[in-house]
Amino acid sequence: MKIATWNVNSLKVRLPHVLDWLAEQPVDVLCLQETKLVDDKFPAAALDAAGYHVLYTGQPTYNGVAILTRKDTVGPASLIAAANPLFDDPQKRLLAASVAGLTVVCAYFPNGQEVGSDKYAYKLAWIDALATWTAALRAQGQPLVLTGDFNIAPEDRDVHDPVLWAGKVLCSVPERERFQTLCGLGLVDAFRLFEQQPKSYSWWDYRQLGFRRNAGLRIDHVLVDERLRDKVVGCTIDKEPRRREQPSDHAPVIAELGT
DNA sequence: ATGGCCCGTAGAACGGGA
Repeated sequence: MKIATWNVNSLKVRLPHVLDWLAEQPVDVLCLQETKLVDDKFPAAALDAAGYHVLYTGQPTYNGVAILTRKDTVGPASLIAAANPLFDDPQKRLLAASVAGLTVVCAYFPNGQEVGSDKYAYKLAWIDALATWTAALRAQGQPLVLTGDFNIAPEDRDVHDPVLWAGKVLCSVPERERFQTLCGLGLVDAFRLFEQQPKSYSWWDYRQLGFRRNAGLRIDHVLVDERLRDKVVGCTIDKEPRRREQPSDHAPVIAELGT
């Protein structure tokens, strides 16, 4: 079973990329972030035709998340919640669903803009509430997978230029501590269960030829319940969609669970 | 020294992203 996450930076623009990618990489679960679509504009019919059930929650212009599940393998996901019940938030950044005996949480963490800003404070509070909620969901019994765009590079090896980024948003100590707090709930970073190429990233700035220079960050993650640790057989970042014309600035991350 | 791209909402620039 393959579970993937991908910040598409507008599903309206990137729908052809998603459909092409799913045709080549028919993952069982695909969590999307930054769909930037209100619910009545969500391309459910096109994804249905591609063989996927969909759950989604969106708003105009910003944010928006979705969980796609493959019809002929895992079947429809069962919605748990389209928001964190412990955090009053007008921004559509979370979906939790039950899929094939797993609790899957699709998360679009706030960016935080700049350390010390109001948006940074919101980011930290949002993550704290997510941690509390995730612990409660996990305590309900099913193994849990927390995946999405975390907007946190957990370690310096996840950063193309750690000196440049030191202490900056996405890399600051409070953010990294919170990433570890999430792991401390009983989750493991699937990517780091395996030997990986150095300088592996999941996001590259559109500017300054970021992708060409591999000037990136690893900020998209799949955290897998430690009770499933022995079942995780791989975790990879697929850079191929980032090479396309008019790409998202993020690449999909895929974790594979064996039986 | 600064911003350099992309997207959505506009219907011109601007907020937001990371």
